[in-house]
Amino acid sequence: MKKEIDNKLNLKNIKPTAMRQLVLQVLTEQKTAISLPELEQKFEKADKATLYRTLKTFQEHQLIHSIEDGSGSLRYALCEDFCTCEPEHLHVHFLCNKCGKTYCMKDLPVPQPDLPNGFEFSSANFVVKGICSNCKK
Amino acid sequence: MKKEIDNKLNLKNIKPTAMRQLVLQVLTEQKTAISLPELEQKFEKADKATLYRTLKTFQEHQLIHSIEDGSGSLRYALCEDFCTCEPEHLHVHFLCNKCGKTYCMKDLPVPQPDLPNGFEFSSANFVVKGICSNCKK
DNA sequence: ATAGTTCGTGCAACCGAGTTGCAAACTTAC
DNA sequence: GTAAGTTTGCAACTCGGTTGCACGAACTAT
Repeated sequence: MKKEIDNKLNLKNIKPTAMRQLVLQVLTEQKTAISLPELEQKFEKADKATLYRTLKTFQEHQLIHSIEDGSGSLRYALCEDFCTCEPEHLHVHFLCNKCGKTYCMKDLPVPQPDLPNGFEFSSANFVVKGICSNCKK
Repeated sequence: MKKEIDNKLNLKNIKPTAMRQLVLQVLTEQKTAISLPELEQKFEKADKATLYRTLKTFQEHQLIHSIEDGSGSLRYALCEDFCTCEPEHLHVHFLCNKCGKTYCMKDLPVPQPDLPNGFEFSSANFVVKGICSNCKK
């Protein structure tokens, strides 16, 4: 729904351009996190730099979050509607060794480990690797 | 001590060449994990490819482990003497946002989260980011 | 010791992800 | 409509990682 897309953009104070609508559309349809190169392939005819800057804008406005899953490229996924990307909202990600997809485990919060004295927590990246339920079958 | 270096290599079934001794020496002196580009700089005159392959060899023989800390390059650190890099031996890593160093939190095991049905755990990468005790002072 | 094989090293080249500069196209405010 | 600001597209570049190839050292069997 085009309305919803624009809504989301407005909600996060992002000017809705054609490009941004398209990218957000794709992101919304994705069940797993997507990388810049993967996003590039979704459009037969879009510029890498533009997509790159679009993702950057989205991230700055906390519409999406990025995941370092060690696959060689950053992956991006939609944030929950009212996510502010605070440490408390961090969740675990899962990278399937077989299909290579990265899942957001939205129900699995990242535990905050007891750091040694003097170490200050500000954020975390927790990626679990293994076989996803889809590949397991 | 040259003896100890050779010992470690032998223990892991790695033929001790001059190059490997030097690299292991550097790795042993490091208190924090080191990346390939950083390692390159430690030697005024060594080939990237050779260092790359040396690290690869070390990793295959479980002398070192690699950490995806999201700094843009993989970092490497020595394993504990009898580490076999099993999930149970995984520990948390800490990336300082200020000095950029990556610490092995050897005493902080990576928790194994309750994955949804059908997802199979095989390994994990848990990087905490913040300010290290050294930069905090 | 010699010839043949394997293994390690160094150089060059390449790949792919990410990033930047710049100019053209488009928006917005006046 | 014009000026100022924003977004886009293209090209170029950086940098980490990786590979092919050839030379040389080390190891093996005769």
